[in-house]
Amino acid sequence: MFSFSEENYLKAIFHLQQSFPSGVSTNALAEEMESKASSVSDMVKKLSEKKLVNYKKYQGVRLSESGKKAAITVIRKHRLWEVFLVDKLNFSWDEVHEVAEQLEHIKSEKLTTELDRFLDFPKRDPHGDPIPDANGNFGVSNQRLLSGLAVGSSAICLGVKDSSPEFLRYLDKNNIALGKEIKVLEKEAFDQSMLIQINGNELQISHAISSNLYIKTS
Amino acid sequence: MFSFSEENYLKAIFHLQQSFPSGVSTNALAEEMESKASSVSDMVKKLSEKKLVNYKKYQGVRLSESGKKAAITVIRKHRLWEVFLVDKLNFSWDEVHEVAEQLEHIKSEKLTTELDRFLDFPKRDPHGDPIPDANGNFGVSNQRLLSGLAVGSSAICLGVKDSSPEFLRYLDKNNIALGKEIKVLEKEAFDQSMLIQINGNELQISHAISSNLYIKTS
DNA sequence: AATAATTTTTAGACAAGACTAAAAATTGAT
DNA sequence: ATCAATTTTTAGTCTTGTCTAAAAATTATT
Repeated sequence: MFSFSEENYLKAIFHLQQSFPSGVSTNALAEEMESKASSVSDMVKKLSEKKLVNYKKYQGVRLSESGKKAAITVIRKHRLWEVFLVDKLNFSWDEVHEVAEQLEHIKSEKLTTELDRFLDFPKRDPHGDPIPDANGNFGVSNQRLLSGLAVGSSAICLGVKDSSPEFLRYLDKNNIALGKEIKVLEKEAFDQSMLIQINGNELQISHAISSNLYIKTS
Repeated sequence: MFSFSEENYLKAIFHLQQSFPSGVSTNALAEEMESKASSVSDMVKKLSEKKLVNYKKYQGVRLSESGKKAAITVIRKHRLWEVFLVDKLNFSWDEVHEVAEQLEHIKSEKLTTELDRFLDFPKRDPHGDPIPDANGNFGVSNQRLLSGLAVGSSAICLGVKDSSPEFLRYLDKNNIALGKEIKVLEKEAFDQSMLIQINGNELQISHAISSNLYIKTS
C-alpha cells in the first residue's frame, strides 16, 4: 500500500492542516518531519502523483480525500496501539509514542479491527486524543482549553494538547489525570497563571500548563 | 539496531542452520529469502562486516554468537505475536504468519517483555514451535515426528513442522489440533501411510502428513 | 588432469528516500 | 516597481537493498 515514509508524511500533513487549513507550507512540513525542505519537496511531488495530496508548486499541500483517509487510518492505528500499550502492557502515557510510531505502520485490516474490539472500542487514547472509528469519523469533541475557563467554573480534564514526555511527567507528578475535576479558583491577570483546585488540593499552574490541557465543562 | 532486511536474513540463516550446521550456502539462502544469489552475497558481506555471521568466500555462512542472539530475539518476538494474534485477536493459526512477519521487527525491549507477561509466558506458539525466553533459551523439546511412531503407540500432538496455510487448514478440517492424543493403528509398508485414531475416530493419513506433525510420547 | 557444470562473487544499474548546494520563484520593504 | 530576503524547487550525490549479466571459483565428470 503505502511506505512508512509516505504514511508519516500524510500524518504530518493531516496534523498541520488543523493549523493551516489553506495549505501546508514546505518549510512547516520539513520542521514537523525533522527533515529538509528539499526532501519534503521530493516527497510531496511523489504524493501528488499518487493523488494523495493536492499540490501546485510554491502553493503548499492539502490532503486529497484518499490522502485524508489514509492519514486517518494511520492515526487510528497509532492511537489504538497507545491504548493497548497503556491498558494491557503497563506502559505509562509518556512512554507509548515511540513504540506506537512503529506499530502504526503494520498492515492488516483484521489486526486493526480486532485490536479495536479487544480494547472494547475506546473513544480516546491515553492522552485524551479522539480515536477515529473504522469509517474515519472522530466523533464530535466539544473540548476547550483549561486556560479559557472562567474563575469559579469547574470542568473535567479531557486530554492534553502537547503530549511531550516532559509535560506528561509534570502532570503525573502533580496528580493531574484525565477524567479528574478541576476548579479554577483564581486567575492572575499579569501572567495568566491560575490557582486551581484538584484532588481536594490547591495548585498554582502557569499559562503554559493551562493552555495545554483540554477540558469539558460538565 | 538492525534493519528489517538484516533481521530477516539472520532469521533465515538461523532456520537453515538446523539443516546445514556446517554452513549455509548462498543459493540455499537465496531460495529461503526468495531473492537472488547476488543479493544474498552482498548482504552476507555486510552481515560479516558487522560480525553477525562468520563467512569466508565460497564457504557458506554461520551465525556468530551475536548474530544468533539477534536471530533468536526476532524469532521470540515473532512467536509471541503469533500467540497474541490467536489468543487475543481471534486470528486462526493459518492467518498469523504474515502479520507476525511485520510485528517481529518492532523495536522495544519493554514491549517484548510485557507482551510475554501479558500472554502469561507461553512456551509454544500456535503451531507448536517453542518460544525462546528472554535469555534466548528454547527449553528442551523431546519432540519426534508422528511418522516415526510405532504401531500401537499413543502420543500427544505437539506441533507442526510445515506450517503452510494449506497444511494447517487440512489439520483444522480433520480436527487435528495441538494437545490431542493420537494412536497409530496401522502402518502401510508400501507408501508409509498410516491409520490413526484421534477424537475417537479413525483417520487415514499419508506419509506427507505424518512426517509434518511433531508428537511427544506421554 | 582437463574440461564441463554449477555455484558464488563482482560489476554496474536501479529505486526509494534523504541530503547539500545552487537556482528559481515568491514575498516584503523601501 | 525594484531590490532584498525568504521560500521552494531542482540538480546532483549518497545509502540501502535489490537486480541482471558477466566473471571467477569450486565441484563434478570423464
